[in-house]
Amino acid sequence: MKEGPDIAQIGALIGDPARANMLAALTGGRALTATELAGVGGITVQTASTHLAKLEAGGLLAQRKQGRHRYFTLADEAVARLIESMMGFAAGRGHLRHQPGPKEPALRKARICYDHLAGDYGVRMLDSLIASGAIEAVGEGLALTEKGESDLECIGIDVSDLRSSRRPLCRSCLDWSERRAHLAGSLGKALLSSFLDKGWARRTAESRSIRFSPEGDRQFLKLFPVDP
Amino acid sequence: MKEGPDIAQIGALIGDPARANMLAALTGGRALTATELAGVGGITVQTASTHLAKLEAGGLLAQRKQGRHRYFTLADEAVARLIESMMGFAAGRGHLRHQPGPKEPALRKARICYDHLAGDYGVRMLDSLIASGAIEAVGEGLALTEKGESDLECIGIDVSDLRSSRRPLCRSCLDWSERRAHLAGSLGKALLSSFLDKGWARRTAESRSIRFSPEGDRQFLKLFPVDP
DNA sequence: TTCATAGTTCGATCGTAACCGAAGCATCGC
DNA sequence: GCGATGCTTCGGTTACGATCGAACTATGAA
Repeated sequence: MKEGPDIAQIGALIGDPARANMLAALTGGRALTATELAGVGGITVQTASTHLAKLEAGGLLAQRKQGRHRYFTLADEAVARLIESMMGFAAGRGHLRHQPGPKEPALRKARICYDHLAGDYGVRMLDSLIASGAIEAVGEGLALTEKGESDLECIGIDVSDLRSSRRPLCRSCLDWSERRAHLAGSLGKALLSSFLDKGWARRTAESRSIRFSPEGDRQFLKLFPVDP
Repeated sequence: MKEGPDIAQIGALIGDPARANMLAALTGGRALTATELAGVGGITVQTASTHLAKLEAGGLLAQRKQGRHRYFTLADEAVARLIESMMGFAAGRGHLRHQPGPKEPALRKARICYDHLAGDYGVRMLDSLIASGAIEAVGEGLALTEKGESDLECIGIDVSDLRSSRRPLCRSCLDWSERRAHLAGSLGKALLSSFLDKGWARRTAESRSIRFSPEGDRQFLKLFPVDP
């Protein structure tokens, strides 16, 4: 008894529905204000404030003051991975929300996961990259091949630039909706950024979902085909 | 709001100290009775019973009746991974227990993580396997090389037998005490089993720690050297 | 300065869940 | 059959924490 680190603390932090909703919303990657987070939690600002203070004290959240606003983000990528992995686990056990709601299908199709693409499109992209030989799946990990490096340079991704960062280039991240892996890491981030830059897709206002334009949709599906 | 799977439920399940202690104890891999779990949780059997019922309803635990005993185990390896990953996260944030206690050093040296070796010795073993070229680290994943396969056959591990199982051969598992990876998967399990079979080490009664005999210690350190 | 907006702190209320004693089943050994 | 052990269910108590109204601080706009 009393062995090891205290998982009860962080479990309790995530265990409150209001806090869980806020954390899930912040998995969208963008910084949100206390008032916005109160909205997603379905509570008043006062209550949200105490929740946010607790989450920050627990090391899950970081805070940035800007004028009279306070922007909250997840403390780092480790928190995002923890949340997504818990989502994957929960989805596997059938711990789903009671009302699927109208936004569900859009979320399942394409959504943002911290800073990269997830959902059906995210899984398709990784599948296609593996099928074309751009990425190799070794064990549980992912590795970019030489072919992949040149392929990506063609569509405007500066791989050598990405390599210079300390962050791993390829990471696989388990998708809660698809129950399959999609591409995370700095490469995953760069790819999503390029889609947004090219105007193929854009982030929606209050949700984690990503909306592809008709043209962007065509380009994406052409660039990442699924073999028959 | 109301997006995705419900992480609050499992967060709340893990969020209670008594339940967290029971789950951590069960990460030791062996099945425990309700009374034993009440002990590790520091609560009476009645209370433990309700906790265990909740954990089982939540899909975290499985139960097996045997005579008048009820043996509880983690539902599957996914639960074990979730718990260990939360431990790693918690350790990284400094969410440590208040009293380190006398058993801490033993736990840090060598302990069981579901069914494989973790702690200092677990990390050393993987490091050594990689240094000798038996295992390759590719991206985040691990892959057994041909050399590794023959090396392992020499010490009595039937790799082809392990391959026939559906479970992945090599997995990397993040260690909460060392903050580095150790070897999981069916190969990790087989290696630990062989140590126990050879009498190099044995599991302790009430703890997750593993005790090496003086002779076993020498053999282990010889078999898995760290290069200078 | 004054007003408005964003956020925190205080105080009090309220619900829920953890907890244990006691009673109730089930299984084993005899 | 009997008592002993392992565990669950019931009932009632208690304590903690989530919640919000109201008051307070800070920044920005006019």
